[in-house]
Amino acid sequence: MTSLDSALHATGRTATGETDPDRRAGIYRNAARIFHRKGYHATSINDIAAAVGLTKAGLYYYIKGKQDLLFAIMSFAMDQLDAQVIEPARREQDPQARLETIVSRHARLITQDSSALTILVNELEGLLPDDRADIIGRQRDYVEFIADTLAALRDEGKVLGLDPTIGAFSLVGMVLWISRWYRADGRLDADEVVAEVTRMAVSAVLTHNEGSPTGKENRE
Amino acid sequence: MTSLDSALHATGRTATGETDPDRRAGIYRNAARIFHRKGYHATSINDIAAAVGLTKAGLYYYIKGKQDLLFAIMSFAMDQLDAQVIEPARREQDPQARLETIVSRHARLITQDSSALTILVNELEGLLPDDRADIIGRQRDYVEFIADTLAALRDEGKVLGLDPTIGAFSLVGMVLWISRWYRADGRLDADEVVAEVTRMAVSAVLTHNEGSPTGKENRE
DNA sequence: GCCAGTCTACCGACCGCCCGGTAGGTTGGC
DNA sequence: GCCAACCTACCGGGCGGTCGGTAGACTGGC
Repeated sequence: MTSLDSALHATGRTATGETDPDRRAGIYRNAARIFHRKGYHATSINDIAAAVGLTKAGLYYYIKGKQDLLFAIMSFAMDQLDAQVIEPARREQDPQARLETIVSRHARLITQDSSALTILVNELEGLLPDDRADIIGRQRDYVEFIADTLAALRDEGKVLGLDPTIGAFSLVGMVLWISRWYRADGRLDADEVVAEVTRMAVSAVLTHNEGSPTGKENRE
Repeated sequence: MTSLDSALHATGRTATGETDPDRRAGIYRNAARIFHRKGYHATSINDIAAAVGLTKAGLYYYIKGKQDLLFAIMSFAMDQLDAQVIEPARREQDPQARLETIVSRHARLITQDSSALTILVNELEGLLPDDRADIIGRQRDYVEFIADTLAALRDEGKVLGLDPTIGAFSLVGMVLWISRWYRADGRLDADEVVAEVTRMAVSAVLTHNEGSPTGKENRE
């Protein structure tokens, strides 16, 4: 049950009592889609209301405000990243396997639905300071998690002389950029893109004058 | 076109000679800075006017409108990319040297001043359709140039099984992302970042069971 | 040496529009 | 009858952009 509605607990409830969770999920999903396409500031509350078949006032029955909507979407995306990328990766003991898990799972998420994940990185400026601090903190944790993984690879001798921070940022940039060029109806299919990007990411950081002795080398 | 900006190149000459080119350059520079920091839509004409010590009406003596301002900045960034990255790379005959030139020069530009180059990729939806088509076309040419370079490397046998398009996009993403995390006053200095990112980019695409036979290996 | 005319470089005031958000209903299913 | 689920109507404000004006520097004619 992956719905944007799960992010609702972050902003609390609206007016009174129980509201239809499906309806609310649809609102968040549509808002994410439109924010993604036009950008947060260029999107009006009316745009979102129209997309879900409501008037502006009707929409406000479900949401607290535009900025809360944005924060809820970004929190949801961050939750997605935690659950689908970070946690699975954390369960991998081997650093290289962990790195591959991070990149391939993150890339996979983006090919599936990039809206919320892209908003997460592009619309930080639209948040209130406290909310922004929250999201930026979680993003920083993610990058540090990757940097730690690269540091572990370095300690294993599989990486030579690479600054883990630069490495982590670079890999993140590579993966996030997918949302800019990947189209589900394009020439390349998602599996291929995920595999290729993962391969590039691993190649980019590994020391490359030996074969990989990991036993985790089942590609190519 | 008229506003395609003799103003931004302004170290001296103006095509028409009607207005002070220094003043105009300052306006574009400030606008780029603020667009970069707050985003195009979140920036008001008043913000820019205030930053250059003018009223809104005074500012309109120099500019045609907000969207023209954006287009001029993005055209300038694209010109910069052409002159500082693409042209120098085109003069390199060896594909690997060419790739290294592209990545390192692009990365270098971003560490020097990322405003215009970042706006170039983040604010496309703020443009009028014709302007957007213009910029997107030039950006596509850039990516194709990189893809062609990767294809040439593949023909040399230095790259195995990599899709040139995915490779090109991934490298671009890696480089562009620098503007998000690099700070001139941070722990890492520009030389280090440029060198490291270039090294990662090359590693990411090269087949990695041999040393580089290019004779172009003058790092580390 | 002076003044009329001209031009650049601005400003205060204003316009119409649309924005996020709200007050106060109305409706329909239980 | 109640309450979730909407609506119409409206508000203050900020937006991009325009208009009419003007201070002051710079000409050229006499």
